[in-house]
Amino acid sequence: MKIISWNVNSVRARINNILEYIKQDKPDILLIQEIKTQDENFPYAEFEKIGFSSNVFGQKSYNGVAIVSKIDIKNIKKDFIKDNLKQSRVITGEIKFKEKKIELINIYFPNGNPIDSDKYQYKKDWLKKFVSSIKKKLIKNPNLIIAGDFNIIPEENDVYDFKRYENDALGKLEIRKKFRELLNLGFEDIYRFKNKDKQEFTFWDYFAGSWQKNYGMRIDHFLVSTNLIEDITSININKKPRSKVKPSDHTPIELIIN
DNA sequence: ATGGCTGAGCTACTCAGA
Repeated sequence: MKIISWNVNSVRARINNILEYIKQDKPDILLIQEIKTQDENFPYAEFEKIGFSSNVFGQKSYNGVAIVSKIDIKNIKKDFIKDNLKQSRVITGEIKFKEKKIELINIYFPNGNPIDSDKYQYKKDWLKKFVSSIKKKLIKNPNLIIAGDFNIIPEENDVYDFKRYENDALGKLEIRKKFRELLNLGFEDIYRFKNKDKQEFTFWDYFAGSWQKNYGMRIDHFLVSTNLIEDITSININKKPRSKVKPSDHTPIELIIN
């Protein structure tokens, strides 16, 4: 089974790219972020036509997450944390896998820039709440997969020039510590688990030729709870969609679980 | 390089992204 995570930067602007990606790379479940639309304007029909049903937690203009899947997803929830600003950033659902019940937690963490603004405080509050919700969830279910756009550069090697991000909301130590705290609850950053020193990115800015120069960063992640590690076959960052015409600034990461 | 480029909402321009 192939589960992918992708910040699509508007599902409506990206629909053709997404359909093309599905046709080519055949994911079973898509965890998408930044859909930038309300539920009623989500392109349900386009996905239905190719056999995918959608569970959507939308928002006008900004944010928004969805689970688009060929497989039946049970127990969809949109209240994983209490968001002070009522932004749509987490959608969860359950799948049956062997004898395990896996909970998929699809997330779009706040960006947090600039760091001297209330946006940064919102990110910190948000992360704190998220970590504490995961801690509780893990007691009830040891089979968790957290995937999405974390807006966190885990380590210095995860960005083309760390110096430029050490005082940024994506790279500040206190934010990276929060990421480690999450891992320490009992997760592996599965890309890093499978690739010890390799440098690959999941995001490249639109401007200044960042893609062409490979000025990128790794901020989209799959965190897999300890109990599921042995079931993970592979993790892959698929750069193809970022090279297309009218791309998202993020590219998909693909998890295979068998 | 606190910019430049893209998308939404709207229809000129701001907000947000990372």
